[in-house]
Amino acid sequence: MHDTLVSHLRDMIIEGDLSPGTRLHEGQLGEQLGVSRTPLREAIKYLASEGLVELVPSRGAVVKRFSAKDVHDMLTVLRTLEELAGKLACDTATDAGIAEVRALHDEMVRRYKAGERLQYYKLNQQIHSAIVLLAENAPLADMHSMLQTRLKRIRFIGHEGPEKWSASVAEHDEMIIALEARDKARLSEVLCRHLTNAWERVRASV
Amino acid sequence: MHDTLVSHLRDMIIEGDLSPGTRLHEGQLGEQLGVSRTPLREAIKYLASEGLVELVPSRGAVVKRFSAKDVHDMLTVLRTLEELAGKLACDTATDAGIAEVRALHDEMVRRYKAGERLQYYKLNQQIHSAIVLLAENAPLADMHSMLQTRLKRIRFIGHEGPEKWSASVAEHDEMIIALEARDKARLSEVLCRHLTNAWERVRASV
DNA sequence: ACAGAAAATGCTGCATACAGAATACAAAAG
DNA sequence: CTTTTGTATTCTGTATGCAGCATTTTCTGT
Repeated sequence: MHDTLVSHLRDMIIEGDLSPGTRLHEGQLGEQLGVSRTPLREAIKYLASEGLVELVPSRGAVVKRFSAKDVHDMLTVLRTLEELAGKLACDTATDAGIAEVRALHDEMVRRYKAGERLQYYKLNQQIHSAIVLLAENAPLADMHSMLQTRLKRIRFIGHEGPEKWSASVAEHDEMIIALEARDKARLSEVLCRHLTNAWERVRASV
Repeated sequence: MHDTLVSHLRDMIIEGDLSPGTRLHEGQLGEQLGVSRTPLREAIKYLASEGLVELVPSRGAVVKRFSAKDVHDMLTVLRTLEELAGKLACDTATDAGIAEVRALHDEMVRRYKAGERLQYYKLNQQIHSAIVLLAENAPLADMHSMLQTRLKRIRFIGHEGPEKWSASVAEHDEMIIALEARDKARLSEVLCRHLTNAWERVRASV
């Protein structure tokens, strides 16, 4: 149950049901979710350690608010982590693993052409996560997923224009090609560029 | 109180009072620390998100056990993060900030010459943290401190020989010089080498 | 004597109850 | 009219009680 509760709260924060700065009322929120305060408190503490909420002593928890610098800083770290993941993945990944990423990529391109923004967005995230998983480095995956979770909220809000969108797809194309060639240098270079551009794309909305 | 409890448990895990694989008995441990189960449970959940303990459904929490690969993986990520921190710090750090690191470094060398291993070790960690802080990137500092905390337990156990010790000090010397020169490339190169060697140094003890 | 099953013990997980602290509101004084 | 102080309400923080599950031990049957 703990896991489901944590996931539920995470989703509520990411999807904006709990907007930044909102105080997490234990009584009210617990009743709303149909659980007692005890497990709810534990879940909140967990999320606090993940950096999604902030604990204010004797005043409870509030949904953390991110400044533009925070987002930039997160993307900087994310970029570095993904560059590393890319390099490692070129060595450690199995052909089957790479094929799976390719499948995700093709599916994503289909969604892009169909204009299904939400599905595209989710597959996009999945691809990045998948590449990190190919590196077979658990701590790396942990850190990456933490940052990605924190950023999800931002990207959910940030609605990029179509011209930026196509550029992003083009970069993804390069990525998958570099990965299939197991070209470390090229893959990490593309990832670096991709995430540097990602900042430009979301910049306006923060 | 929450913070002090979390810190206390962290220290107990790092210092080996709670060795890997140990089950965290809520009743017993709570009585030992003089607190009730409720705040203790919350602290444990917090530490679970930090990756120090593992939650087993309906069987409580156990202190996480790290394999040699885990340690290697952590050091790989740590290396990447510190390389990034070094590069950023060369740009963002104030002269006063660099001077503080220099002071820590000099103090560390004194402790090294005096053979005070524990103090040396703590200052060593402090220096790495200080450099990361100079980068003024909160998420980066978060990730770094998490990994460093997880590794503390290992390094606490790993007693390196004196010949490796002096090599480490020499690398630190290079580090501080590169930092004072604000030489990005050199600093990140030294940090990379330093942490690659760190793996060799602790390799035997895991 | 050994194996299987059932009961008992001990632990986690959840709910609830109680105490302390902070805040908001109201009333009185300057 | 504004400010300050006192009180009441609400929410956090902690403790305790109860139910469910896992493990271990014991009892019974072969």
